[in-house]
Amino acid sequence: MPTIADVAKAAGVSKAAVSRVVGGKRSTTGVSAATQQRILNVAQELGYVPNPLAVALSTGRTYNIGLLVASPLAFLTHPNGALQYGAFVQAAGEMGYRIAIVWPDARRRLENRMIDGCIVYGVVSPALVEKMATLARQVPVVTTDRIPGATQIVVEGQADKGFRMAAEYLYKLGHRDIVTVEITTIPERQARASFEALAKEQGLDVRLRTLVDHWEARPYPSVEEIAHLRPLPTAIYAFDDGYARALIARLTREGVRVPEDVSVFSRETHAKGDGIVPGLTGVDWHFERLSVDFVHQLIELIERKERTDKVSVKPAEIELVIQDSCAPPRGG
Amino acid sequence: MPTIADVAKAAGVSKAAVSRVVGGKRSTTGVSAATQQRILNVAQELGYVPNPLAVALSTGRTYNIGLLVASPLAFLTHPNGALQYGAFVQAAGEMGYRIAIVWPDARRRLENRMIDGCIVYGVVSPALVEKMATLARQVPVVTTDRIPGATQIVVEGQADKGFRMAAEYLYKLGHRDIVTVEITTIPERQARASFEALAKEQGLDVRLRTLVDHWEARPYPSVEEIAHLRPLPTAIYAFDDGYARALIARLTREGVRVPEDVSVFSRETHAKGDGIVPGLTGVDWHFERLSVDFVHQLIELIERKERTDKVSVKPAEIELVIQDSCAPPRGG
DNA sequence: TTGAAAGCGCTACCAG
DNA sequence: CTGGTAGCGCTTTCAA
Repeated sequence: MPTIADVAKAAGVSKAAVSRVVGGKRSTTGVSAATQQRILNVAQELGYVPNPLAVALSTGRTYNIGLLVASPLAFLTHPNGALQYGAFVQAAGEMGYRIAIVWPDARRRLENRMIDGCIVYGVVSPALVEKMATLARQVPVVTTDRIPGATQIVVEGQADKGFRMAAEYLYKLGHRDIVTVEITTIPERQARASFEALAKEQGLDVRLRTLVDHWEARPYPSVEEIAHLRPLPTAIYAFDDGYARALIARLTREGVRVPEDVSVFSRETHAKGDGIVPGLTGVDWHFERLSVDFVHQLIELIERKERTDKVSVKPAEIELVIQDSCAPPRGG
Repeated sequence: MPTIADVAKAAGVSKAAVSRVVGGKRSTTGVSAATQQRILNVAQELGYVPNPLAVALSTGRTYNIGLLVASPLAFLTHPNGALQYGAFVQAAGEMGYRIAIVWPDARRRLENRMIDGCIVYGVVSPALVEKMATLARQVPVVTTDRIPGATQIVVEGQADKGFRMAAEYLYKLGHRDIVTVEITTIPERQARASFEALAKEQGLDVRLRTLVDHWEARPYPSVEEIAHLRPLPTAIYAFDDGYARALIARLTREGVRVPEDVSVFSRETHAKGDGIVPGLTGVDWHFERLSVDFVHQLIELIERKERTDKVSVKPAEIELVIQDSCAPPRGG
């Protein structure tokens, strides 16, 4: 493992000169072309590679970024999460950064200076929020949630567009008795609000029922609840593909067919082309395109050494994916 | 950001003393209880946290380990891969290590000293093998594949146990006309060999046809091929759940029912309890338990500063998961 | 354009 | 048991 000193000696120059040339930084300022070439040759010959740790210690930059999610395992094994993560890794990789999941152990000390910044994805526990707030005092932290001192990423434009697409579609098919299964109890973030608003706008008389469940809660308690609902709604708005599948399977066991007897709509689908029957009708928000923005924003913050309260990113195009799981209601 | 010097000054001791106490290492050797307490208090008060970069530069250890896979995106978005990765992350996290996917760009320099070791999972390109061979000269590298200088992890016992379980099960149901879809062209690693061997042992007259496809090749060319096979086999041995699902969907469109008309067996299932119908019958190899071993072995190598050509790990218990996708052949 | 030298923050060796 | 100090490998003034 040759060090900078070895190269310097072999090239007959000082460590400073070598540092200026090999750093791969801005413009190799102030080194004559001749020396530069000589140094490069020697470095090449010796197989010299700068020690990133020393560089990091000296510059304060590591090119590592952290990713914090509440439950890494649930996140990664969930199809949406995996897709998301893949997008994070790729975006970071292409910008010359590595990305590492930081293990969400509120007790363990977070190794701050090992990362240049951190992405907090999704909602995490209060203990972790506090921890990240501490971290945010040292390095940039971006999040969609709210963390004191961190940069909040807000997606421009109306967040409920995808909800309205769903409502519009189901209403157009003729559904007037719908169960929405939500993943949050915050009214503004629920689809139900959009369903209600649209019904009012269109002067429709719609019966809405709402259940709340969690995306990582397989098996889902509310699936069982729905199986016992009488009368069944004519359509169910499920919060993701996994839930939709589980629900369809459960209903099938009950002798209820999808979409003949009841339609199932996926709030957040990635199922297009996965080949499973029935194909799910739903909305693809293309969140994975947003993750790229997350990474870019964070890196921007890191490289400009700035801090902002908020940055906004343009939403990805939201897409209505029409497959087989929805149909007009029976006798509708 | 207080440093060790600040703590030392505030506590009226030397940096050495502080280092001995806060390092969290072995036995805090050679510091009187009194000083120790005093130092701890001061450190606490000042909110001192050791700079991991400095520690790393000084000790040569980073507590980062790398994970290399041929195609991170395909890996992570594949259910099996995600599960695997989750297991890696968890195992590493619990041992106090972070794990980061290293971006498989053969051109870019691998930042060696940023990681204490590396896991190479699955088969990677020759260019990457060479790169990892170089890396292996500096830090431990473990792999199931063959990389010069790296430690090969071999799973004890017969690797074909899972294949034989499948063959046994399908033969017992009465299937004698089977298509195996393989993911490799290496005969010893194909299920077909085990199917043949078992047929011979049991004196059965079995018709075997074999197709080869790739796990990341969605949509799968061979699915289409099977859809046009005439006569259809009575059972199909699919190489994973995703393939099995895609196949079932395609057959359904053809009017072929599973398992009534044809049985589908999943070589590597994780589908137990995912709720999708039909439930897949197959073998769960519990590879995710093996990843834990990978991580442990690597960390062992790192911490003992050893190098070995090979280590062997005990296989996880292979499990036959019987659900709905297999039945006796029609009129069998 | 070049080099000497002072750090970056920590560990570990060696005296005392 | 304790403190001084020499590195770890690199970057970055500051002079020359």
